[in-house]
Amino acid sequence: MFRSHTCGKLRVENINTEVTLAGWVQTVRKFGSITFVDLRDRYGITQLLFNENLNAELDANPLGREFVIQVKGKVSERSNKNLNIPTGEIEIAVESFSILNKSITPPFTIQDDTDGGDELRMKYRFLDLRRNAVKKNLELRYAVGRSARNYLHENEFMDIETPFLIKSTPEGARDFVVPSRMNAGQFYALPQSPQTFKQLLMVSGYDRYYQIVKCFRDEDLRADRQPEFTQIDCEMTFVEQEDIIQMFEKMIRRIFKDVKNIDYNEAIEKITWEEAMWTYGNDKPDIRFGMKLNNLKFPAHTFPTKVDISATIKSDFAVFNEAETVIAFCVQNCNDYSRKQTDELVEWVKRPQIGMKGLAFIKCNVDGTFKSSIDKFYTEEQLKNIATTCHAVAGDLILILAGAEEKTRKATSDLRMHMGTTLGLRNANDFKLLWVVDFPLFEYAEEDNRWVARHHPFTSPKPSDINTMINNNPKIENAAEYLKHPYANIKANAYDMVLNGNEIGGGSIRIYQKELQQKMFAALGMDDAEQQHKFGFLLGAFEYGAPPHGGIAFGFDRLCSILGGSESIRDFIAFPKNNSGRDVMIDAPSTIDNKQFEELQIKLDFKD
RNA sequence: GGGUUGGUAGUUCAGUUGGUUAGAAUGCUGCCCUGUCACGGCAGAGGUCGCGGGUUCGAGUCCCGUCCAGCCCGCCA
Repeated sequence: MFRSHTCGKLRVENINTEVTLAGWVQTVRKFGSITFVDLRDRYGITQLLFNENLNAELDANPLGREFVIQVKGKVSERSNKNLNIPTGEIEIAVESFSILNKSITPPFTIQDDTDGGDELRMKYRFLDLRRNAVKKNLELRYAVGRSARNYLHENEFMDIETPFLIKSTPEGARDFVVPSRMNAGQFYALPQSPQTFKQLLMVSGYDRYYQIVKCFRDEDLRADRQPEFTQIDCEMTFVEQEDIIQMFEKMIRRIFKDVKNIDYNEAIEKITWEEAMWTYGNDKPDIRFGMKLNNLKFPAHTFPTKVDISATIKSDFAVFNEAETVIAFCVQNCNDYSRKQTDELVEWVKRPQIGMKGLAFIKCNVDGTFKSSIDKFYTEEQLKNIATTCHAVAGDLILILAGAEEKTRKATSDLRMHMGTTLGLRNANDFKLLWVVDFPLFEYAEEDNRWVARHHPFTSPKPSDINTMINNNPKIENAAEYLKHPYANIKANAYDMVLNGNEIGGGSIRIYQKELQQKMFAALGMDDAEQQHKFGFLLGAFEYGAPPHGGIAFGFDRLCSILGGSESIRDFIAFPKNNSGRDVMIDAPSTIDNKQFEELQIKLDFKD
């Protein structure tokens, strides 16, 4: 053995023990004839004391940062203690040492507050991983995974592996494809999720399955999106929506307890998709703060159950009159915003990413009067009405956006989040869970004038909507009025779990009858031959006693990053890819040898 | 595909209106130092200002193009 203890282990009770330690040199502090060295490993830092009789040997074998060394010596009490670290009361009086391996000077400091930038840290990720800050994130990730596994194991879930080399089905995200040498001209796809396999496992009778599994999607990246990512993928047989919700609420509460020692005992609110869009402009709202949206004018066909109150804003103001939608929300205690601050908000919504033409505001003065950017179109009485509608009181600021429905709703949602962040209402240590349910089953795809599955094609409609689906022709005769098609109102038996404005999990009760599945594929524009080609195996399996089933998948990386208080999932992945999908450490992707192309019988044909 | 911010010493950054030898901190090297733990002191080395082109007497600075990186929109069932 190279060591008797780790560098985080020794305490005052070990004084006078003879020990052997091994680790990396964090720092060398030389004081004339004595030298201090901080020795680091995964478990901590232990100070080494080299006294004067080792000077000759140190001069002959000088130590540098990140050298790997082994020391033998006696644990002794420090004369000056450092209570900032667990081992700070002791040090090792070194009797002998050996250099196991040298290191060249690292390109950045291996410290909690490193001087290295992101790019360099990624290139030398193996050094970055030595840092405490990164190590803590990977430890948190391990803890989340362990907690989930323990919970699922205790509840009879069985971990079953599914293949990575599967069949491409260009529905949904773009597939990563892998050429097959033995089947020239044919390709595997890497799974976007093990969806069909876990359903087949249900058909096989493995009634509770889970897998913490890699999934692959060839789409553009973000701070919270990687081309390969990990899901906690789960499926259950003989369940309804509420069974899944109960089971996995408990799992999340367990993870909060195990990982963060948080007793998340409060009830987790359920909100319908329509209500979420109406109230927050968003299907994954952050409900840690209010600022609920007030729809002053909206297209009734989008939210048929809501009441139009556009009379509130009746005036000569062309912008509001011509807008499809007018949405306002109230920011508490911000009526003292300066001209500069309101101008900044106007500029913020005019950025290309938001793309609004402007922003109206009403300041509710403490004396009960109003000051507004739309003063000349509205009387004091009307402004007061709008304020009342927005639940604003004296001292508040009302922000109003107007324009096309979808764009305006999204912009208002973005502005609400922006205000939440600006006002410090989005604390990374506050956690608020939410279920969003009753999503539309279909979405309208304008370019093809057809329906696409909002969740995925295996999601079943709400039981009450099954007849609507079966008894109507999915074909859209009048593109302009697609919202009047019966399919537009079919709700999915699906649910998303939202944490602090992030979708951390989503699932559905699946279709398990062959006929309904065929109807679904047909609704998505697949004829019988195409259905058979792409999903014949699934339709076939449904003929042999497929049980009712459903499931859910959690975004493991994202869940970890939120629990760790970070916006970026890269911090929680040992070897992540950069914005362009590159691994800058191993320099992948890369070209391959001509021999490999020949074996695969593939020729490149670059466009320009 | 689009928007936006950045690229200067090993590293993190500053660099004014276009004008002398491009700076600081940290790291590195050497010397000094017996209680440090962000040790301290002194000295030193270290630069293709991302790359290419242009404007100019003169470009790190202005213009055009391009590459790389970060964030966002589109996209992501």
